[in-house]
Amino acid sequence: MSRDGPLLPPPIPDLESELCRLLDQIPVDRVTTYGELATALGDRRAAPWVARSLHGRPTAGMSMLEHPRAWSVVRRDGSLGVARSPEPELLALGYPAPSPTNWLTKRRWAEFVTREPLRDLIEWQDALSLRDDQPDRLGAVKTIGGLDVSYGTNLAVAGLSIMDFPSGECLVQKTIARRPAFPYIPGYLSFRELRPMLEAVREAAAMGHRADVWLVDGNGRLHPRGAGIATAVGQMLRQPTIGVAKSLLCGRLDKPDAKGCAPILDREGSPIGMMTTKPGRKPLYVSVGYGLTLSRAVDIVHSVWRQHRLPEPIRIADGISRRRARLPAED
DNA sequence: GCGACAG
DNA sequence: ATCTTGTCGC
Ligand SMILES: [Mg+2]
Repeated sequence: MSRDGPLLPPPIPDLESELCRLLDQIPVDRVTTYGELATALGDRRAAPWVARSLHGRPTAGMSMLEHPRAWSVVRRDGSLGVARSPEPELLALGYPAPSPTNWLTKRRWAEFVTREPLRDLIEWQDALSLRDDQPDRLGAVKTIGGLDVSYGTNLAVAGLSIMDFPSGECLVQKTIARRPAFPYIPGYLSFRELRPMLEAVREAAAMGHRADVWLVDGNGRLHPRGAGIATAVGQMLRQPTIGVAKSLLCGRLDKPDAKGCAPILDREGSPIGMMTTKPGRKPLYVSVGYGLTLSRAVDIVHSVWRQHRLPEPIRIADGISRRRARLPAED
């Protein structure tokens, strides 16, 4: 009996059809809010995604969800977004008299029957969560990998690089293209990018290429549930990983040291990451993914952080994945 | 109740 | 993340 926790990615729910099943339930003379729909999906933090899906600008990579009840969703204060004028169906229900807020109070409905699919994903992350400091299962580092994902129209391209250390020679470059299976929602990045990353790693491994430690574009322990994508990659591979993010997802900055580096603390005051910086460079947010200590992670990032914004293995992965994602023939 | 929000 | 040209500055 294994007590090592899950080693497989979870089943990925089709969030768009889950959202449609919720919209189907709204009585014809009632309306709901983006936040209520997100809550019914399992996490109110998905509200911006709901809003973009129903009424967002048709940007590249994101299709607008066409549903006959899309008009039945408004903001929690009763207002509509910018660039949205009241649909005929809303006007037929008297919107917005006497005021949007007042009108919403009378029409609001949220008695959804739902499995809350995001809750399953939360549970999966909770099972991976790094409650304690990781033991250092990393010996001498001879190779450092980088993982990133770029996007085109209905296309996700994972990029992988492996650099020899300390020479800096790039030993491996690989990309794989897939269909995006899940949207970007803060806190749920792993369900969008984990699969492509793992498949790239496995293809490289099948050709005899491996890395001692992987730098993952995103966070590890620096995550609302202590289990970002770097943790997911590390736990699935049972290999040391480091999360490297370009902006802060959560946590609060402690006092910076003389070099401008600052620990990142959770609500209890425990360190969950480190903001690192170099003169004239935007900071990076480093966290443990799996299998090493935070100070070791920071040392490794600094050892491959040269003149560019990103540490070299991730910069290469970013470059090759982006180039392929923009290739017209890939559509 | 408000705001914050990796890629 | 992506859509997008030139431009300001080390
Ligand atoms: Mg990325």
